[in-house]
Amino acid sequence: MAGFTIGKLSEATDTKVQTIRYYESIGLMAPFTRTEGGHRLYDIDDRKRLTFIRHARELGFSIDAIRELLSLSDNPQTSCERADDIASRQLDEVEQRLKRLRALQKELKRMVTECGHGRVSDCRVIEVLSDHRLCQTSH
Amino acid sequence: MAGFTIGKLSEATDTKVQTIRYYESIGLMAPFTRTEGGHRLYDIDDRKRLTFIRHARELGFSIDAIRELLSLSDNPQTSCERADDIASRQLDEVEQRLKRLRALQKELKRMVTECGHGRVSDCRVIEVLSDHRLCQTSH
DNA sequence: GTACAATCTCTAGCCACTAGAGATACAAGA
DNA sequence: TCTTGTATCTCTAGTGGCTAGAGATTGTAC
Repeated sequence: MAGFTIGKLSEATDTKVQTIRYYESIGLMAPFTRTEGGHRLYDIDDRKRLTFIRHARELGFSIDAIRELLSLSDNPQTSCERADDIASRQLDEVEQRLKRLRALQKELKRMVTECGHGRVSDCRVIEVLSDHRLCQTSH
Repeated sequence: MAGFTIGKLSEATDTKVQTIRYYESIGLMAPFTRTEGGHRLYDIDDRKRLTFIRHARELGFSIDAIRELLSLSDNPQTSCERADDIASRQLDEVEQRLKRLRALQKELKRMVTECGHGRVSDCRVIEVLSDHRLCQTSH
């Protein structure tokens, strides 16, 4: 019945104490209760909620998307169409980012391998960065 | 000899006017000169410099890295070892990001395809987000 | 000369935290 | 019970890289 202190919750979910308090300040999650002295006490449901939040953040969801997902998961009898929609849009975004990053990787690789370890005046790194047309991929 | 106004430079480099002034405020680039009335005037070298900056930002370099790259390109007789090093570290980071993003993509794809378009209580999106163990990739 | 667009400086806001100051509460050992 | 030391409290400000807006001034085309 004692529940978790913020420190224990922090450890259990690998989330900084400050971040937990930040989530509280923006209304994402509040502690189950407080001690007489004012220390936060969390229960297992709080822990689940925070795990949900952290996991969604790791998957790249914005706080706003998470807020919506949380309200969906709080009302499990509603249609999941909305949740599916949010995840789909997230997937789209991730795929866009992947595309861009692959182009960057290619360019950086080329820059590094072509650098002859000589003087900056011959250095492809500087050269490519000075002139977009030298890129072989669009980004 | 008239040079570019900030608006022309903005158009030419696809950079917002505010962003150009921001770069000036952090010491990345200053205008060639000013009009009597105080309007900024840029020359072709300023344009090159801004193109360099924007290109590097697109490639994911931090402002600090760019600051260093700029000082290297301002002194082309120095060794490019340092520039190569910066680019290599950037490549490492990009590859880390790629790895993570690919895992996320996989997870999101699975979440979306497995969503049966029914009720939230059966929804994989919510389920996966509630329980990390349901993920098939580490991220 | 006048209208209107462009630019000026300055301040504040965005996201998602993160860090620190200074005060208070709690847990373990003497 | 008292003390010591760690954990927590609130509050404010900073991070990076911009972006937006207010209100004043300048530049330009007719």
